[in-house]
Amino acid sequence: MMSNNLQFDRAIGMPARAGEILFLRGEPCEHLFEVRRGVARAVATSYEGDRQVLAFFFPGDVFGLPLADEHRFSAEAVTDIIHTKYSSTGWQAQLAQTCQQEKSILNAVWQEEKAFIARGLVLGRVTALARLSAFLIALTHRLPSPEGLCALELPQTDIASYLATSPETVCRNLRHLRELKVIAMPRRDRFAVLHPGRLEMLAEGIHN
Amino acid sequence: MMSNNLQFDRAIGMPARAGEILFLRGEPCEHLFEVRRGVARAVATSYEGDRQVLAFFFPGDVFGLPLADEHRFSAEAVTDIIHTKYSSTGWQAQLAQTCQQEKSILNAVWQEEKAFIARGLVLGRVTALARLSAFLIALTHRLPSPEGLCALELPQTDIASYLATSPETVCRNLRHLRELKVIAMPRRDRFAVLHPGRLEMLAEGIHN
DNA sequence: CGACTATTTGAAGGGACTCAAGGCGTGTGG
DNA sequence: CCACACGCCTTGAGTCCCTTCAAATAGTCG
Repeated sequence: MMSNNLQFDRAIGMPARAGEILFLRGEPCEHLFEVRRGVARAVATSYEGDRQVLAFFFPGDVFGLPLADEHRFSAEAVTDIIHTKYSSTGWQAQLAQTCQQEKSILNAVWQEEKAFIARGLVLGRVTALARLSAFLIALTHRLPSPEGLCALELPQTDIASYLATSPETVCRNLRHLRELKVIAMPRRDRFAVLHPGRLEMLAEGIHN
Repeated sequence: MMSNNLQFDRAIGMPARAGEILFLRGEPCEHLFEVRRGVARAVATSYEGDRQVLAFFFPGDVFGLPLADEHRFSAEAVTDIIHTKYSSTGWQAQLAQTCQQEKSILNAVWQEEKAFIARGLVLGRVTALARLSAFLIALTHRLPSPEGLCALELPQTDIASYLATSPETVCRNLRHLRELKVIAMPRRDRFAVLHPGRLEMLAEGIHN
């Protein structure tokens, strides 16, 4: 389920360090990327230098699809990552051959689009607590949670940038969720959802 | 430039009344839609009934692409519209034949994805005034503006739902922009940008 | 160990949501 | 033609959340 069956299984995993730039907005679409390990982010930067994190990409996610000639957002490694680069021309050739029988290619396109739709849905919530709750729920649906513990290997500054809020508010609301016993964070980079139903209600803006 | 060259030029324009549902989330992707006249919207509804407008589609826009088996959002007419329906199977067949030579199909995919990215970028702004300003700028870039007058045929409730704010705030900020002489609204459903540079600064959160 | 970054906490101020009510426009029926 | 109803836009007042600024602490890397 994590795999997208792009039939590039022999491709080599390449490492990148945390913070490393994978591609910049405006560069030609020559490769598409699949995350093997770690987390990557799509970033948009305004002329004034304000940064927004548009999406996070986790293991199995494919991004940088050559839908246009140029990449429309920049991509960077959040953590140290292992990723795979595929030639866009090869991708297009395969697209032509298999898109009728196989749904996997269209699925890759859909997965990328879904990531951006998801951010809009999260940002549409009224309060920062609702946005954070919705984000944590999305994480639990996307990431494996061995023993109920989900990885949160994202700097709070990135989470804040993704949720269109300030790092202070992210920190305060995480503490608030811990105090409500809705989540637990045994370590800084791990969290467990203790009360899923309550978390969903908070995501809907219902304070109970 | 408005046209996407999908080679369905003989397709018939069909009318729909304002508010009419074009398709619902979860329905199978059997058709894709092109707006000929008027405005359509992509809508997501939560279980509690909260509605979010995810995107607006203007003449020339194609949406409802069969990236997955089911539509992932609902679509409705905002105004009375003229639209065209294309068979998804035909779309996929054409995709297989032409995606290597022609970029138009991938472009249609990109245009839809761009609409969702755009909403995220707008919602990432800090204040409601910045979000509204960014939205108006996007409208001027997307819509024709004969004599500098751009159509604003959207109910303020829809604009509010798109910008994740309240109708009252939309109204107040429109008035604020008029008082600043940054925009003019000779009619309720028309606006002209009097001071583009100032509007862009407001969109960036710079109050001058 | 020291420099740097990320996280945490506090205080103050402002913006936006909510509730409420009034005005405007349109369409319908008497 | 007018009265009325309905929906949408507009405006006001109060409350609360969040941003911002500031500072202290914790964590990380050399």
